[in-house]
Amino acid sequence: MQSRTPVPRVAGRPRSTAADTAILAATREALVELGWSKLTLGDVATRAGVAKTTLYRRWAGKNELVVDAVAELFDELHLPDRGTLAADIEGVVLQFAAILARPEAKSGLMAVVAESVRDDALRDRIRESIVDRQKCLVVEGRARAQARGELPPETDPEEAARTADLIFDVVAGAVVHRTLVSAEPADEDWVRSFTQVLLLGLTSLSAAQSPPA
Amino acid sequence: MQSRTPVPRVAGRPRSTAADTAILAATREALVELGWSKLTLGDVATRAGVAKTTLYRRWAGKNELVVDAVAELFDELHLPDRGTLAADIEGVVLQFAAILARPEAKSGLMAVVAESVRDDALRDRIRESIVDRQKCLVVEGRARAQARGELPPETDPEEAARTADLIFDVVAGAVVHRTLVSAEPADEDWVRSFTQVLLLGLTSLSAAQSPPA
DNA sequence: GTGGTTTCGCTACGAGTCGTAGCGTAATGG
DNA sequence: CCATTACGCTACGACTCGTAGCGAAACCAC
Repeated sequence: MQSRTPVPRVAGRPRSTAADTAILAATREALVELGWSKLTLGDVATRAGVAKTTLYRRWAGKNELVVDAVAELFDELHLPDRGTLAADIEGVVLQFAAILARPEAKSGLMAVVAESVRDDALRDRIRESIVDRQKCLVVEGRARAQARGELPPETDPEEAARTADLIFDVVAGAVVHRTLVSAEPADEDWVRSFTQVLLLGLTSLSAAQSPPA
Repeated sequence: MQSRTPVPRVAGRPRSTAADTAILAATREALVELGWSKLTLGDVATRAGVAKTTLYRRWAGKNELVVDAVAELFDELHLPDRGTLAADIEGVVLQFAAILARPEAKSGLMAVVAESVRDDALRDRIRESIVDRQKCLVVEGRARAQARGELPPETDPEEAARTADLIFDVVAGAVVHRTLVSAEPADEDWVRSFTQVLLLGLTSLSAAQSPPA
């Protein structure tokens, strides 16, 4: 937790930040045109206008590179404040769906998730740079709804964490499955229906767990 | 739609069915040991005790082979009749979770789904041999619940189809996301919580759509 | 300036995989 | 017996991988 880049830490030629952005952009471009399996690091290097060795100095391989390239797509994900929990959920789910609709996200995200099954370090990298940021939105949205009085406050913090995990898996999983497996758009109508089911389930669950005295 | 294998359609040596089963089993074994990316067709051929050319005569490539190998895992998926909709859902979701917990399913399934983003024929193959069979369980389970009176009968068949698709994406997506992305087991506790939320959402939705006169 | 350090672009390399072709042999049906 | 198809085996060119070596460039401390 020290100031970021107080001085380029050590002597020597600094790494070109322009090369970083060019490489990540070239990676997304190659994902769109070629898809995951036909994407080669040599091709990405050519597109980015850098040498292949430069690429290998910064990333261990295809997996890590694509994770970073895809993670940038999720930077635009923010929790809107539309006044009601239902509207907030619809808004953030639509944002998530819009990102997943992009071909570079479709091609890259599931591929690295599949790879992460046998690579713990990769899984941690995905979790840190992509998943955890999404999960924060769930927690934040619930806190906001509780402040509004739409949801009862949590009693057991452990139970609260489990519920947040459950919601996150349901939301992210449903959108991903709709987009990639069913291969149909998660448009406004779908998101509205989905939000309705989820919200009714959650409120009914809260009512069942803490019945009115 | 003609009888299957009335007689080996044409003259010549028939294909060895033993080779088929050996190859698919070897593919799953290689998926467990090596994962998707390091699985090579030459290695699978060696494990199965067949020549590499035999493999290429039957499958166009790695994608198609793995789809068939993984599809067999879902043969054991059946809808139990436990008396209530909640119990039925819990049962089938637990079965689905058990299959997804196997390393060959984790390694293979998401990888071919990722590939199917850029390969329409592969997507159709996945849908036909894996996805559609699962979706049938949703429709069947709902029909059974309606027969029991747990769910109101459908009025609009188009709306019914949309709802079935939604349920399917929610169920399959949530289990997949829990298993692969969150990397935590979809055990009985989790399935029970998930089923509760889903079921409360669905029944509340039905009540809202067709309010009691 | 000068020296030390790190990055960069470039070329080249062995290793491994891919998908196919060719050949002789085995198993079926007419 | 003969035509036809599948099989095992070997070999092959094409491609990608990840690394090593080189000289030049960019930065810092002195």
